Amino acid sequence: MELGLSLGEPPARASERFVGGGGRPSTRLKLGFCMEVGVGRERTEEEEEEDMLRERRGLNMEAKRRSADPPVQLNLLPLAPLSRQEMGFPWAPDNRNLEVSTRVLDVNQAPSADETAAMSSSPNSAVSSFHVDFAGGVGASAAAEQDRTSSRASDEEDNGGSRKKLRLSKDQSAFLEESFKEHNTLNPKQKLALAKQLNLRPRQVEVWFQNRRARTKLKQTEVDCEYLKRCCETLREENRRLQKELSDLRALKTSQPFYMQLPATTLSMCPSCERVSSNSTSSAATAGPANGSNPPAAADKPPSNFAGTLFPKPRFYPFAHQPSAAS
DNA sequence: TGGACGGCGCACGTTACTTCA
DNA sequence: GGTGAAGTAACGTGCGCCGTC
Repeated sequence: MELGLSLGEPPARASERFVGGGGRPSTRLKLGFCMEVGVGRERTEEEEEEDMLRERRGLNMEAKRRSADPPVQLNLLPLAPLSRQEMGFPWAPDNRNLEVSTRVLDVNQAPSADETAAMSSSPNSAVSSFHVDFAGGVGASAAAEQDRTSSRASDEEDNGGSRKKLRLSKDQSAFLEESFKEHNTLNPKQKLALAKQLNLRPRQVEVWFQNRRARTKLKQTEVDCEYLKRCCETLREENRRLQKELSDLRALKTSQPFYMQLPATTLSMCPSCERVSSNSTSSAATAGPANGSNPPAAADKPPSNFAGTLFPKPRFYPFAHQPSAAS
């Protein structure tokens, strides 16, 4: 005897499977406790997926036979629901506050015709059901192992067949988004619990997180690119402004050479001794430095009358302050 | 103790499929 | 209803990390 246990919220389309869940899917998160009971030998997840593939191709008579013998779906109200901490997910909704279906089905009671039809209409019914071996149970390590094996097994079996792709429901996506906000990576335990909760395969949760990280990175790259473009534009503008200011100053210098010929005293500060000294710019402009260093280009020198006017503080011009003069 | 090896998760690029205008 | 674009689930591959031998 095999029990297919699916914890969590039914997908939007599959929400009709739940008793009383017909009509519009509620935007409010509803975590159900869905259990499928089948009679027969234990079937593996690989077989389930194979059935689904065959059913898609219309080849699986056994699957049809089985669907004619529908599993019983249970919506159970847990007696002692786990808190989100107990579940290991601080971001998981607290089960104590969950709205759950209050209708409880007897395991031994067959579903009504409506319920049967609703149950068998789920596109995820074959793919998403999470099976728990009640004889062995699913411990942490066993769960992780099952995760690995099922993941690899599904990888292997998918290699030959066509690619299965199913759309996640809005609620599933929303829950995954919430999870991603808390942790953008998952450890195996979290992955498995999340898969259980969402009625997905761990591989699907893993892939979803990988793709989500990729999307986040892509978006961040776009944002960064926009930011850098704006920075570049700002710097370009600043460069233009400075170039213009420089040309204005040069123009001013050539149009008013008067300032340059003044024997005015300029204030220069020695950075080492911080003494302000006064000297003549005319001699500094014409005569070379006493210490033999290369004289600066004329354009690099600020006009003498700018000292103390345009420049708020006395600036140090190495070419204007000779050690001999300072001493 | 260091290297070989295998398992695993992740990033990245790609493909295949779905949805929508 | 057909079609192209966009979104995204799923896949393949390479790489790094870690535990084991």
